[in-house]
Amino acid sequence: MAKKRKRIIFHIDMDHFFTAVEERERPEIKGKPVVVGANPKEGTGRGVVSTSNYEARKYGVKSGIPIARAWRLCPNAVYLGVNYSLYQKVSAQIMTILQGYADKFERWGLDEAFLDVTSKVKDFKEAEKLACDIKKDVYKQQRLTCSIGVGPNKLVAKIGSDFNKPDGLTVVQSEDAKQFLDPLGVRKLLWVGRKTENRLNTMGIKTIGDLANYDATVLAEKFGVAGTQLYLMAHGIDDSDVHEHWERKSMSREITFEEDTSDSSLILDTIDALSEDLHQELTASNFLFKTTTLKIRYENFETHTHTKTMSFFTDRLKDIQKTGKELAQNYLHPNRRIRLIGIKLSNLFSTEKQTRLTC
DNA sequence: TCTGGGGTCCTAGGACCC
DNA sequence: TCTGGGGTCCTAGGACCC
Repeated sequence: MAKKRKRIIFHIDMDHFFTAVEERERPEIKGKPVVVGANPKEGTGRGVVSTSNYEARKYGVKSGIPIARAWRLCPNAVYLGVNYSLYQKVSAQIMTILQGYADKFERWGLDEAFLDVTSKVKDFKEAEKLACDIKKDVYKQQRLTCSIGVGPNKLVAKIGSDFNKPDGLTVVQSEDAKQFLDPLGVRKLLWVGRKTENRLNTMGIKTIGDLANYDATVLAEKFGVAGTQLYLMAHGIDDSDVHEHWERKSMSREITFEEDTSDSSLILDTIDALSEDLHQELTASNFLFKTTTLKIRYENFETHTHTKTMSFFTDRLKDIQKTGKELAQNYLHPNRRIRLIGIKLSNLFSTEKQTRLTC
């Protein structure tokens, strides 16, 4: 049997994408701290920072922090709402450029992508040259910079793209992967968030090197399947493929009220509105659904979901609205104020695909 | 630190079927 | 009606990603 060629994978991450696009569209804000996210309302706004540029990051304004806090940290920044459709349009153009360079291509959100370029280059030297070409091409066509990680798998490539930002390029060959990963914090690993990081830290595991030296059996015992995965990742092992085809599993809409409310007619009207929005997307993308999930978040952030699966597939608006309101009944209390309400449709069935199959 | 909105995947218990 | 084991589907909650 022919030996399988070692893969060469790129991870491409657009630099502070939302604010970068805004800066490109509005030259007058270039060089100023820019924050894209919820309306700060002079420090009383709800919601969080979606993206901030590097000038704003100097003040501690980074993704995910409450917008009110961002305002306190940097009141002089340019605050902009999230212009999602613009970013989607630019994203699509960028993805088209990137796709042209790859054997296999996988989009990751609006501003990241994995490329399998194994057949396009003969070694890491050529891969580095190709990555440079891609960066130049993206900048030439879009006036936007990106950071690229080149590695033997998705894991190393992803960590690589984050290693030197913005406008960076990091190449890590298999034989150097261990040395590259060992000193990094465990949080850099994919799927290690705040909770897992804390658990690992209390076990005395701070760096990826610590994790690699830990007893694999104990990790499996404590974290189940994820523990084995953690151990393999710490050793730079990741056999996962660059997935070309992505199938949508759910679609959802949710909204945080400007003010917490126990007004049931407002809540039910909101369910109607969210349903209409969902219904539009559902029919536009030719899906039927079977399962509806209602999400409620009370003012104290306590969050509940309630699900109902129907015995048939449907795309009727009234099915979404009726089920949504039915599921909400248990949560409507005159003395409990609600912060957020959301609806999710899952168990999707694509009628488009079905048509193709029967042709 | 008073915490958005759009997703995916995993776990664990229970129902139900053979 | 004491009652095994495997498989699948459903539900609620949670961790994580961008």
